[in-house]
Amino acid sequence: MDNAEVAEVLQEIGTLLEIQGENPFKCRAYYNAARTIETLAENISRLVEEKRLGEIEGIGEALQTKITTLVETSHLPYLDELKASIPAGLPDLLKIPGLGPKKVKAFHLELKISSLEELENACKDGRIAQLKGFGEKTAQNILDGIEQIKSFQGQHLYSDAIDRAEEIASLLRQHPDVIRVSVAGSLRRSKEVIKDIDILASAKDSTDIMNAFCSMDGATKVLSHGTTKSSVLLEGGLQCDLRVVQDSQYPYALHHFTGSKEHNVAMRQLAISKRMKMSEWGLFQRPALEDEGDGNLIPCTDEADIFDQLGLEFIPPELRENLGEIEAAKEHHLPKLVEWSQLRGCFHNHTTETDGRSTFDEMVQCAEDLGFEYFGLSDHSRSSTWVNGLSIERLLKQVEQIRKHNTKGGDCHIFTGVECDILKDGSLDYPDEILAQLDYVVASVHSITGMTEDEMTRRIIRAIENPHVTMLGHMTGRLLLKRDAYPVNVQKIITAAAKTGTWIELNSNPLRLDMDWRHWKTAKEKGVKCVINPDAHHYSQIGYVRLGINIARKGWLEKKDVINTLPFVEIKKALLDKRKKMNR
DNA sequence: GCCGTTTTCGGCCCGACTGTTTTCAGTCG
Repeated sequence: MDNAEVAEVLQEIGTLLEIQGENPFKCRAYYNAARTIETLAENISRLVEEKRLGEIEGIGEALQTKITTLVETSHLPYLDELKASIPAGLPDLLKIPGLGPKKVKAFHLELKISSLEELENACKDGRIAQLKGFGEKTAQNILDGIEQIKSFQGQHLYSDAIDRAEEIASLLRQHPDVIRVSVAGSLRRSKEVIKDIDILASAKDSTDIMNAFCSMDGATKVLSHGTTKSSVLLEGGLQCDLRVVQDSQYPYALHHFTGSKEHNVAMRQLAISKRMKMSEWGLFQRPALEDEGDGNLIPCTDEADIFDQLGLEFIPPELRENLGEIEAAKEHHLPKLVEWSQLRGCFHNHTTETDGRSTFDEMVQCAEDLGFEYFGLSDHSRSSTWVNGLSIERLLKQVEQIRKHNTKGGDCHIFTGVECDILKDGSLDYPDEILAQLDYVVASVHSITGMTEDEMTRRIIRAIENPHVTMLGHMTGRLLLKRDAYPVNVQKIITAAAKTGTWIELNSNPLRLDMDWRHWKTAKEKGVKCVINPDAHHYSQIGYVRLGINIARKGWLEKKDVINTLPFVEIKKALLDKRKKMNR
């Protein structure tokens, strides 16, 4: 059993205990242990083997015993007992925003509710509203929540699917009958949320490949098994489709199955205008007369040939959304998209001083290992008490620690910063004279998100009008497939950021990817700089910036648009200029 | 459940918001 699996079991125990009404601190002990183990650098089975579990903070005797049993037998009787005592559908109810263990327990005790469906019915027929302590509004909120959950069903995060997809593609690549393989579909286009994994392969004969695909490890159910298309369900409910074509058809099929649908439609229209016909099977010269069949195939060896035949520059998969890419490709004006290797550092990172799980030294070491020229530390500000936000004294102490670290030299310069809460009225969480002592400030909203769009927009704009604010963190607060963005007028904020010279963050946490890629083209046109940040709470998360790069590419961003592609000397100047511009 | 120069019990994160009821419990971040 690996760390992630152990963590999952502990997490599940925590949830079940909460529903049982256990001591909240006991539940938290399980959650904390799960989080610690999930992000542990060492292999958990090794720690068990060497009897070193007790060295981990937050894992006492009881947890040591349970984890040992779990690792040694891949099984935990305690979990079985817990599960048996609670209806299987109850934990699902906790996913509804606004519902915690107490309410879920009340529904079960008072109304014998034990599934989403039963809860939905109870809301609709008025039983929830009649319950003591509940009312019409609660019932409606629950119904809205259930609706939201339903809309998220069958969708998956890009980050949850991409590794699995690459694994399957590489497995297929090893098959002797396979000629070419690629991940296609929305994954290839770097969409933040996807419905399924699409893989395309070419081969002379597909029979054996399809057999191997349908019986591979991790395929829990075969949905269809044919010679050109097969589908399986993977663990976790993700569907994976494999299409196999002749190698001569591969470029056309790859373009077709990469999509998007909207891009394909526009491409086919373009083909028609050039007396051609385009489909998943090929690009054809249209015959003079309609009844002369498909016409002659225009041979293409790869996707670039197809674009070339249509008089277009090669369009990178990320841009294929029919949002102007075809027009730009016609004029050879496509952006030269930013690349991972061009990133020189990043700014939004946490340490154990607040809610990070890696120490200052661990974070810095990882930044150096990644080859960064600079790295910014920005722990939470004092209002964020639930994550042990920094008092002024602790903040200044951290600044001192960083300055001292930098005097040692080293390849990676550490910038002093803070992730400063934007308070309800748009003011910041520290006085200006404190903020002035930092190299930079990330301003973010973390609380009181139930405002109107107007109020929230004004609040954020007021915050970025403070000359000490360098960048705006996770603009909309969304958590993909979990929580919608709070209402905010993105266009107005982009305009304000352009005016004040404030950088906008592209938060690379796989759940956030905020600001959304759909807005970056506008931001870029208005001259707003993007800063790609990992929002790392553990050193292993600094690498999230790679995902951020994918999204930046999807947002048409080039090297010049992403400020943290600047080398150290220039970024240092940019940080100073930012303040100067505002103080002018 | 964990932890301990408060050392074997008692504290562990707390302020704001929501929906309810009319003073507060539950949830969230």
